[in-house]
Amino acid sequence: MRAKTPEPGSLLDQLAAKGFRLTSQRKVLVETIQQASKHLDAATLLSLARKREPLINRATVYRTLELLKKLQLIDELDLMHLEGEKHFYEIRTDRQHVHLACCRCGAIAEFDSGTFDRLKREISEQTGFEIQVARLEVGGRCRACSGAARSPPAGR
Amino acid sequence: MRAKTPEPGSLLDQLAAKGFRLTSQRKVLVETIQQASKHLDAATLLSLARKREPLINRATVYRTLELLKKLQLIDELDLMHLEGEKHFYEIRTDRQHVHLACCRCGAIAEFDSGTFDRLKREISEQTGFEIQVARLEVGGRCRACSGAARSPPAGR
DNA sequence: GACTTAATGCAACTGAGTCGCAGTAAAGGC
DNA sequence: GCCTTTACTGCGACTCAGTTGCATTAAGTC
Repeated sequence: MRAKTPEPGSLLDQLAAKGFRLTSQRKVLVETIQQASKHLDAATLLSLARKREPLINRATVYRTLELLKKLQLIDELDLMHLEGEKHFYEIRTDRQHVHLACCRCGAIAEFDSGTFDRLKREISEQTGFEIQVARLEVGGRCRACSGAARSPPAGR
Repeated sequence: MRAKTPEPGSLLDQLAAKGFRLTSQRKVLVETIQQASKHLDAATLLSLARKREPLINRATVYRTLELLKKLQLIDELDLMHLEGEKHFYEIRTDRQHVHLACCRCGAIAEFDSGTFDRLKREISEQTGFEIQVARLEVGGRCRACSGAARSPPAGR
């Protein structure tokens, strides 16, 4: 069984189609992002990727993220800077969603809404702005933490 | 003429009402933010503030911004990281707005829409999330740059 | 298999933001 | 107006995410 040709339409396939080399590092990084159960920051991505490709370098991670971002294959998130200034990444899907960051427990929820799409359409139509990325992040308290009003907090 | 008591309802007044000291540094910083014609980052705020209070320190700027942010008197923006990782600040107003960042010319436009408010209400109602800050940032091309398709770019 | 050059590893660097501590000056009481 | 308390500031060293220049390596092509 040969694993040379990536799945048609996959991120790796799209990279190859645009003439970028499919290095072992890029494969590992892309697959790690795809398999992640939550949003990864650069440092976490690096350490996860190193489990498969131990010699992979930090600079390569940043350069790969930069590339995927430029090609709009991934989205960069701040998640309201709840844990420092690092950025988080997720595979871009058709439907963009809102990120809800609870500043008490640190939970990140996602919210998908037609109103968000409508708002984006409204922006383009009314201002002539050609939208490439739209990032809506909300900070506050999730339902659980909102109920548990003044108990000891967990996040910063 | 005495300038001791700040305008009722002003940022300085709100600080004083909450028991925070009105130091000369805080006054200068708050006034500088209020008088700014555009969004300021910490370094720019510092250099502007130094024109009036030459010995003001960088740490004080960060601590003051932190305080104003915590009290929800200002909002922190990323402006899509068009010029590095720094943050920008603006006085919080009743009506929150969308920031449109042109990745070609670097222009920042603001967009005010009832749909944004509706979306926020929808989020709270459907998820039980108690919203404290909502930041919607859009990256792409402003009308002018969108028209001038492939001319030499200005920003990064 | 050899060639070309895109991509990587390395290591030093940048720049925003933080922190502990000693000194200073607001606010309140007299 | 002066004194006291302590919140706040300045300082300087530090942290940590992200960047860069350059020598080396390996993906894609012939």
